[in-house]
Parts: sequence; structure tokens; C-alpha cells
Amino acid sequence: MRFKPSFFMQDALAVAEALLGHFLVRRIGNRRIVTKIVETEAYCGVEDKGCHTFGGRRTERTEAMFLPGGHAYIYMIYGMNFCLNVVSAGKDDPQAVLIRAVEPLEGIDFIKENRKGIVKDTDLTNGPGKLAKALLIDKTLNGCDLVRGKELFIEQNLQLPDFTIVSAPRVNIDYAGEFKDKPWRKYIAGSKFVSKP
DNA sequence: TCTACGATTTACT
DNA sequence: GTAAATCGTAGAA
Repeated sequence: MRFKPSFFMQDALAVAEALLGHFLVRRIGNRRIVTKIVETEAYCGVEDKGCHTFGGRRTERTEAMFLPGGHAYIYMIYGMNFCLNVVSAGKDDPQAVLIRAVEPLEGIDFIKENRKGIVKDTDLTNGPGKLAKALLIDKTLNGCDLVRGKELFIEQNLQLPDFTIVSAPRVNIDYAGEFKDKPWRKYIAGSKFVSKP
């Protein structure tokens, strides 16, 4: 079952926590990958020094973050990896949630083809660049609709179990000054599939 | 135009 | 533990 668009209109911090335990689905032709979101990071917009849109920066790269909540913001990092973000809050309020790690549920064979050489199941999708590669996510999906989309979308887990949410500082944003220690990384306690336990 | 560097991964010591 | 890989983008010139 899909979320209502209004689910993504909350601020990034709320969406980062609310997405945990729900499903990220990728469809390519008749192949299908289903994963569970286990780790996220909130990037809180113009106020947040760690965010690409800090100070209202609006460039070609960050344009997708200005879309209404529920769209995808995908960018290349270090010349070799892509990162998937879920745009949050309203139009022209450029916040986003970075999907840092997911747990493969369905289509693991397909994921293994995309992640050649990786043997351990827990190493397939435990990092933003890794999961992008595993789900064949690249810039062609930038700006796509994760609420109504067909190739890449988010589904509600109607049997969401109880779990504890751990808050921790975000990763690799040493340049963010006083924002670098904010506990805006969120993950499911005890999950074997998070990037940094 | 030109330059520096990053919301990372991987391999190697 | 450290470092290389690798290139689009932001910001400066």
C-alpha cells in the first residue's frame, strides 16, 4: 500500500524516523527488488550546514530538493557512487532524507548480480552508495515520484513491528560546523544491515 | 574556463 | 589503520 503524499510533507527529521521499517521497491521490466529501510539521515534544509541547500543554495544539482515531498533527489558523490534521498516538506522547502541502508527482502539474486563480488548478505546494501548500486539507482531517476512511481517507489509496511530507533551523529560531514554532531542519523536498533552500528 | 573536493567504497598494510 | 579510485559540481577567477 502506498503512502499518502502528505506523509512526506513533514520536516526531514520526522520523515527520517517515520520511514524506518517501511519498504523501498525497485522494478525493472518484470524484475522486482523489495527492501526494508533500516537507516536514514535527515538533511534539514536552508538552516542546516550539512545540507546541500544550506543558505538557500539552489543549483542544477539541488533542484530536485525544491520539489514537493515524496520525490527522489539523487546525486553522484566521489565520482563513483550515487546517493538516494527522499525529498521532504513542501515545495520550495528543500529538505531531504538520505537512505543510508536497507535490508534486502525480495530479489536478492538480482541484487547480487548488481553487486558482483560481494558474498555476505549484510554487505550488499549497508551504505548509501552500495544500495544505489544494488538497486540500479542512478541520475536518470533523479526527481522521480516515489509516491506514485512504478520503477522506484516507497510502500507502507502495514505490519510494522515494534522496534527501537537509535539516534546518532551523521556520517562524513566534518565541514558542517555545529551541525556535524546533531543526532540526525536514525536506524533500527539491532539491525544487521545498518552501515555503522 | 579553472580548481578543489565530496552525505563513499574498496583494497591494501 | 590508511589511501586510491574517479568525475560532476560549486565557487572562484
